[in-house]
Amino acid sequence: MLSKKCKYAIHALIYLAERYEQGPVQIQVISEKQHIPKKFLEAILLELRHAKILESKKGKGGGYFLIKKPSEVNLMQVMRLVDGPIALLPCVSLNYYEHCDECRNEKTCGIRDSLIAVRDETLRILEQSTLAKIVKREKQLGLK
Amino acid sequence: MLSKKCKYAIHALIYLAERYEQGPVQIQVISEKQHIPKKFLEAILLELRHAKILESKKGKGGGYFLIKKPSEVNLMQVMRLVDGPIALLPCVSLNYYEHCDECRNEKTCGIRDSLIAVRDETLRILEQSTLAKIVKREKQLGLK
DNA sequence: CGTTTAATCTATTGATTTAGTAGACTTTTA
DNA sequence: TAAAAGTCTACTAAATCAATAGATTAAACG
Repeated sequence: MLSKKCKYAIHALIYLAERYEQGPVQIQVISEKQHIPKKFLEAILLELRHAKILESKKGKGGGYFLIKKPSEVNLMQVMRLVDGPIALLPCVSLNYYEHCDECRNEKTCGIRDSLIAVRDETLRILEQSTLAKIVKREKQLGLK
Repeated sequence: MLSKKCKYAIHALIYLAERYEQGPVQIQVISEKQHIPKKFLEAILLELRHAKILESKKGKGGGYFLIKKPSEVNLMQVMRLVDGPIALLPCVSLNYYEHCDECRNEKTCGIRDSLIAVRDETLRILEQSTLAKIVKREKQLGLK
């Protein structure tokens, strides 16, 4: 399951994607609108800034804003950044690979194949899920 | 990521699937062969017994054994049993559904669609991954 | 230049979950 | 009736998660 932190990150990013190229939005505002504890959100936005997804401006009129296009930010990136590996086992992770104590020899471990398949399908879907698509979808759903 | 408990459960089940219909296997033996802490394994096997996947026999010559066919036990069942929900959000979980604070209205939440797709693909693959297939695969891999 | 605004950094805390352990108890078999 | 093996209750240490507090820095504005 996604951590709360990751859910907060995604919702904050969607909020900022809806306001793409409309100037900075204060942490305070995102916090209130999306019901995210302000101090917690600060840390999350900072992380997204370090990952070059967001940029910030200090002082009056300051706040956070997207520096990547909404079509260039997807859930795969965000989840990896905030929660770490997407794979179900460290030994099938692409970005966070670790040798796995349990399966003695990786070559003959019968469960890896399945979990590699799960990983690939998951990544495929999450990579396609860009902020642009999500915002578009929300607008469509909201109109009904 | 899967918990250690879940990995232990899967490896213990594979071990028992390889010895299907060959009589009970002692906890001690599984523990040693699969490098799983004995006391921890006890609790895991008990859970699998309560779920009617395993049965046990006490006293001399006792131990644990599969009561379902290896072709009828799959990773979806085991992961759900041991680790709970497979979905990435409670509000897209089939077996552990919970209302989600973050997405104010589920109807218009733009990330649910993607996560439902991830869930469905994941379940499809895990459901196909039966103990029988895993054991077969390990034998094939081991021969090379 | 100084005040206000808003992000940044450092540190700490409480709750929950994970992983594992200890030891007494029960059942079965020989 | 003794040994073997699973069962049950309770506890604990460590890690992770979620959140908070407070001091600091940078920008804007008059």
